[in-house]
Amino acid sequence: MAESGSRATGDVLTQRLGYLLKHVQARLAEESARALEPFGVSGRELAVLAVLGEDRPISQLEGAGKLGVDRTTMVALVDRLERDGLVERRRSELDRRKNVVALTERGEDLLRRAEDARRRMEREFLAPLGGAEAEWFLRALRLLLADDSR
Amino acid sequence: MAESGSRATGDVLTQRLGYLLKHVQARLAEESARALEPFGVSGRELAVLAVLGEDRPISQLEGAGKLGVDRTTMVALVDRLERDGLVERRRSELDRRKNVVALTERGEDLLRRAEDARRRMEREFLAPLGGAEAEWFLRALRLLLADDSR
DNA sequence: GACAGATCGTCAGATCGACTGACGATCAGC
DNA sequence: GCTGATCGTCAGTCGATCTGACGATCTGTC
Repeated sequence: MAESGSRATGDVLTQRLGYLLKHVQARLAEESARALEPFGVSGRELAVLAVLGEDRPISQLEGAGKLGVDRTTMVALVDRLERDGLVERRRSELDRRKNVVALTERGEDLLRRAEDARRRMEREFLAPLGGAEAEWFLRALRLLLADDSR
Repeated sequence: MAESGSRATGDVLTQRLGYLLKHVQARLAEESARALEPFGVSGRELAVLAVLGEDRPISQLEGAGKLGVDRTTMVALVDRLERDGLVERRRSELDRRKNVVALTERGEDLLRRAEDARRRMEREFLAPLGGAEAEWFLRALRLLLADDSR
């Protein structure tokens, strides 16, 4: 791979926010895949588990809203997790249009263990920045996401 | 879109580097699309133009290497730009396996104007961070991309 | 109560980006 | 002049996303 060359001459690119974000994200995705591989879930799926594992049980649509994915995407995501016995769908008693999705015991367990691995991976990923700066970096990202003028 | 709800309860998510990067990138992509829409090129395509517009003419594969895209992806990218008369392929005289891709005058012109728009858009996008911090943010991204331990 | 309009989950289909594997043309080393 | 590698191309695949439609269900209004 001509990666070294890429960095040597790529000034035009490493000035670009789009390029940087995309490739940093791609690299993180690789690390994430490696770190989560023993658990048999992707980063996306782990995020779904994390959202569903919060305090109260929520519907598919609510989960989709939090995750920022389409409701049709959520169907496939929950399908996959249910097939692996990590979550359970049941019809809501209050509103029978809704599927309430809850973690199974296996799901809870996997969530805990995989989250540890993810946290370790992220810490290592941000290590080049140094501790305080890593925290700052996360805050900056949160800021960019929150304060969109729309 | 239930974005506000997403932020209110999404603590589990806004702690996640993967979630943050993905969604910040998505938001930037939207802004980028809007900013470049008058020019008829996508952010990807503008990046290709920028790489090809550097000092010396380069081959498709070399360009692909810099951009970090597959060589088969590069074919389609250059196809599109050539169809619009922004670049020209010609066989290299030194190595006739290679396509040397160069900007046309139209391509040069569009590159200049669209790059201005992109720079403005990025500055505005990073505005919530404040000037010095925005610069710091870019440096952090570059660092994460450069210092991968591999 | 019954009906109209909205909401939720589901599915089929389209799109888009990226990759794999193959191919012909060309180059480089022996 | 051969053999093996490289470059560009194309076809096919895969994953993630969205659109549009549908049935089931809820809510508000008369």
